[in-house]
Amino acid sequence: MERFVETALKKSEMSEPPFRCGMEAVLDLVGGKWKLLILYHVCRQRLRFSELRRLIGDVSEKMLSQQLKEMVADGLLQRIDFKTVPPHVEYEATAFGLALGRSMQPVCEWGEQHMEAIAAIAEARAARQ
Amino acid sequence: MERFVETALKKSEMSEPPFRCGMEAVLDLVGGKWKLLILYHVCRQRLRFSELRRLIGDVSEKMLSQQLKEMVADGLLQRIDFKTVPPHVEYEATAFGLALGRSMQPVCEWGEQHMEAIAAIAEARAARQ
DNA sequence: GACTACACTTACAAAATGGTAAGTACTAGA
DNA sequence: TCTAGTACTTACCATTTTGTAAGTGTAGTC
Repeated sequence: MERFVETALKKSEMSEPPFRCGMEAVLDLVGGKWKLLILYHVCRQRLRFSELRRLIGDVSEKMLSQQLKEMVADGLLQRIDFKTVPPHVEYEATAFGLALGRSMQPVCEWGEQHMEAIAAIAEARAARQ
Repeated sequence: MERFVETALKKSEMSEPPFRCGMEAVLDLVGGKWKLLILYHVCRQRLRFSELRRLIGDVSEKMLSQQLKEMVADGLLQRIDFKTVPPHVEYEATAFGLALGRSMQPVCEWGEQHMEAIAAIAEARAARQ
């Protein structure tokens, strides 16, 4: 098949059904390594940049800043700038982000309930490699 | 600080609290690009390798095989080999995997309900870059 | 006067992730 | 005989993601 035909096919595929199921759509929005975690924390309370950084623990400032920027642009979070010096900024979930966060509630609970098992699985996985 | 002190500190940090919240634990388990999608499909019905590949659409065989192997080893899925030639293999969710999958139900539903909005957001994001 | 904290940004490097194409061993169907 | 399909694996390379370290400007604290 020629290249331009392939391209056209791909385009028509993209413009009609962007996602095959709800999960794909959600993953597009919060599929990164940190976004779900950020959303989780911000849904519980408004947070400053440095508070978020401490809560998550091992994100670099670069990553946090990058992901926050995207999440604000995507309408999941709101950035509240107090315009002071030194700077004071808070992040809050929008209604949209909050709804997603709430739908994650059962997942979080499952994770908490099985935390020990998951820790054991993670150890076994590490030992495998 | 000397290196061996750092190492010891890291180890003690690791052995006590592996995860700070349920979400971190879940992400450890299904944090890859495809695992949630695989879990979603397999929770709905037993699936053969090629069926899964067709359902997801743009995974390569390599990735699918890799992720399936990990998910089986992690106890999320069960691999059922019919030991025929040509090969016939099916994947089924374990009770553990099924429970996680079920906790994802609200997330999927939210994704389906907001699919159009998310598609628009994705377009806007692409246009930004 | 040095230090810390705030919320970032930038350049560069490393690591993880992903894709492509080929190959395996065998069979059923055209 | 040729092709397609089954469920993968492997080697190689490209891309994407992530981390590290340093820097920015200001102000309050020791």
